[in-house]
Amino acid sequence: MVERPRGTRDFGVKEMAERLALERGLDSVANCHGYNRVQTPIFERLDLFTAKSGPEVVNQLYAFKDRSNRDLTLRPELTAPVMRMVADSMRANAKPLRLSYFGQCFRYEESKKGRYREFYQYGIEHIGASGPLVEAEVIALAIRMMQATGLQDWTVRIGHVGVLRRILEQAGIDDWGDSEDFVGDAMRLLDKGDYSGFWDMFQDNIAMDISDDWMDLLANFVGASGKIQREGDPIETAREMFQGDAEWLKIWRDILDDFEATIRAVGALAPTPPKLEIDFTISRGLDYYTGMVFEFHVPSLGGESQVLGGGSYRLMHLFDQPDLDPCCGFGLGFDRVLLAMENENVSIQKQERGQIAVIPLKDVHAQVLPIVGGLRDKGHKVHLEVRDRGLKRAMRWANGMGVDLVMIIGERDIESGNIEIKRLADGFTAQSNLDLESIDEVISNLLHLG
RNA sequence: GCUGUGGUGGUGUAGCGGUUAGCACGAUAGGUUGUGGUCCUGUCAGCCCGGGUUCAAGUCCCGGCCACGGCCCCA
Repeated sequence: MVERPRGTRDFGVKEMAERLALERGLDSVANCHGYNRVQTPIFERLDLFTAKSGPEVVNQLYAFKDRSNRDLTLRPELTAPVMRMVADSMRANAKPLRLSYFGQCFRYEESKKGRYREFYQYGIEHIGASGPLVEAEVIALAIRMMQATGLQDWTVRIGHVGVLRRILEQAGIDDWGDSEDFVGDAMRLLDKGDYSGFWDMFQDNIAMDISDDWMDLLANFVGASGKIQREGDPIETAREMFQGDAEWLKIWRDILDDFEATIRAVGALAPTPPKLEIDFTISRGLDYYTGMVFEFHVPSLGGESQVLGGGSYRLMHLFDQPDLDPCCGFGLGFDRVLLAMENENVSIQKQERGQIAVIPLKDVHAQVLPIVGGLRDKGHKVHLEVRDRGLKRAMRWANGMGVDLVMIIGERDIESGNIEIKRLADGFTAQSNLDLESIDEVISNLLHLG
């Protein structure tokens, strides 16, 4: 027996039905917001991802060389490929572009529940426009998608890396050294919620001329960010927090005004999520985010609770299209959403059309097969008994398949031109002429009146 | 990368040094020839892999693989 590679999964019929239903559900929400699906290759040139995320990502990639010694890799994410495609072949399209995508991605890392080496991501990108309305549209779409899953227990956290970065830079953190990325370190620590690590960083560098005033402001700011018990409106708190020269203050207030406008517009565009936090310590650990960032969490998932994340970013400049920056988008962890739906026992299965089993007795295929084909043409779900076995067995099979109706056709029926169609749920049997139209009508009646 | 737990037919499980490795569900064939779900009978099918200890190993030990969990990480 050959085993499945580690971190991969098979999806059986039942599981696939759930997955398809979710995919379609998400598609339908995306469509309502003006988004359309695109698809990119499952492998790409390696440098697409090293350009985006740095050379060290190779360690987590399924990278390989092809026969011409080209460096390729299975895609670890979908944003960069979509950006690449836009720069490649969608330059003439009217902007902004609203694109959605779905597919598997690959990362070479330890697999566990909610974290696989082959995983599925659904995402959207809004390209070629920016501002509070764009961001609000994107967040609103994310909220509606989560709502469409039927999940009850989830949290939206919205932050702004521009705000965070500006505060840290104003505090003079970037003056501490030239080789080290103190701002980045500080952001990561805050993002992790490692406040003691954050403050240790200050203690260690106390000689670096950070004024007591700034220390107090930072303490205040972190406190206002939602992770620590806070009072009042975090945006308002941030707005009034700093004094400074007029020019800097204006920029600061403009950013916060825009951010506030985004939040307001989200409230107008989308239903209120179960829980919403404004939190300026979110940084998502990615360098290319430049403005608003957000994450959706499902607490019941435990350690791997983030199911959706995104924000405003600059990547198009990597493809010589800087005028399209910043863009805004998010990725949704398809597998994790499914896990959460399983946990909460919700489902977006739409009602299946009734299924019909057709059981030919003896050799009547010449007469039966055209009817089977005809019924399928009309959209019925038809299971044909392909084995030559006794009627009793065939009935058991039909029952086991879970079909709604059974149609038995033998020589007797061919001769009389009259057949019986039985509804398994209650045993009710209806007569029909042996012609497609008549059968179609009887079947429809039986299914609807069931 | 570190660490914890576990792996018995397709599924769920019992057995914890010597058993024909038990049970249930399942699949399949019958219970006499054109009507299912119940019932009865037969059949199919299992100790994750490799070493070691022992007269004897699903059962104990070591390694690997896989799964699940806790840290780390998560472009």
